[in-house]
Amino acid sequence: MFDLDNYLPYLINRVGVRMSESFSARLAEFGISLGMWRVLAALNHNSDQRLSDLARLTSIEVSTLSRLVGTMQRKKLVSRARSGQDARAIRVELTREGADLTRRLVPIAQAIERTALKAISTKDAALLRRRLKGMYDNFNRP
Amino acid sequence: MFDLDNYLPYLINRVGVRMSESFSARLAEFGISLGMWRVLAALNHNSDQRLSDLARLTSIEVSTLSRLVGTMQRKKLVSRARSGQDARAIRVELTREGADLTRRLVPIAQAIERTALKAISTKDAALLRRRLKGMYDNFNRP
DNA sequence: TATTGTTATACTCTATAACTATA
DNA sequence: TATAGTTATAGAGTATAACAATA
Repeated sequence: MFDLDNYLPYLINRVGVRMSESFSARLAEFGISLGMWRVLAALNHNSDQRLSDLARLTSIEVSTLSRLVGTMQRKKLVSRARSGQDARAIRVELTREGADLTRRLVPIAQAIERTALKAISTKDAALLRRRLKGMYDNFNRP
Repeated sequence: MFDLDNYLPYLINRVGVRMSESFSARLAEFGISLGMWRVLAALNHNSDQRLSDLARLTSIEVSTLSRLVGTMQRKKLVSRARSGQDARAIRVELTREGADLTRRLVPIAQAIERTALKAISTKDAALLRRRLKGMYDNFNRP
């Protein structure tokens, strides 16, 4: 038999969708999309990344990301420049405005996480994170 | 500070995307999409559902689902009929072919889950499921 | 009046491939 | 030849609203 109620991909998908809806609604007040937040968060984590690194870190497809970064550049949130080491690559960076916006969004992102983790112990939360990382690694691409 | 490496929405999103890519590639061999699998699995779980119930169970938006079910009906995987109790509602059911296809897909779905849970104990897997359900409920809609 | 489902529109994302510019 | 990124196209998703049928 197949028990949907306990099927892990199902459980992960539905919580991901719910959380995205919730977060997107908050981000809309700032005029940005969830994809843009992902780019901001990734650049806040590692400043000055190549586009392909950014794609891996955000789980956003490269061609989608190329256009998304273009939109964010027009909004003055990020800047693009050719890499010195490899003139094929593009280095993407947060602008001052992008960094400021990110700083204002972090508390909202943390509130989403707190909502998710409500009534979950620190220990269980740590286990959850480890398991989610492990699961991700199990699906590593060829 | 904001630690992306341990940010739960990030961890959930990336494993969800990876798993979806992996599963979608397998489903393509059968000529169906991940969304269609979700509909099949939901109907396998509860036969004879209203479209709005199906939308909740699959996390697929109603207007998207309406068209998706139309496509699946043309593929002879599901049938649609007006409800007896409430003539506004549509009852969606698996056809014989839809049920047969679902039966063949279940082992593939289970293989995806096994890959995800590789090297995770039964006990930890059970905890993981409980926590993911709890997180989903924390985001319940108004 | 409210609810269920369908359809239309505009926008976004994915997949794919063609293209450029470098390596 | 291969890689990094851009752009075009088609297909599928979301968001929203208008609509028909029924409650």
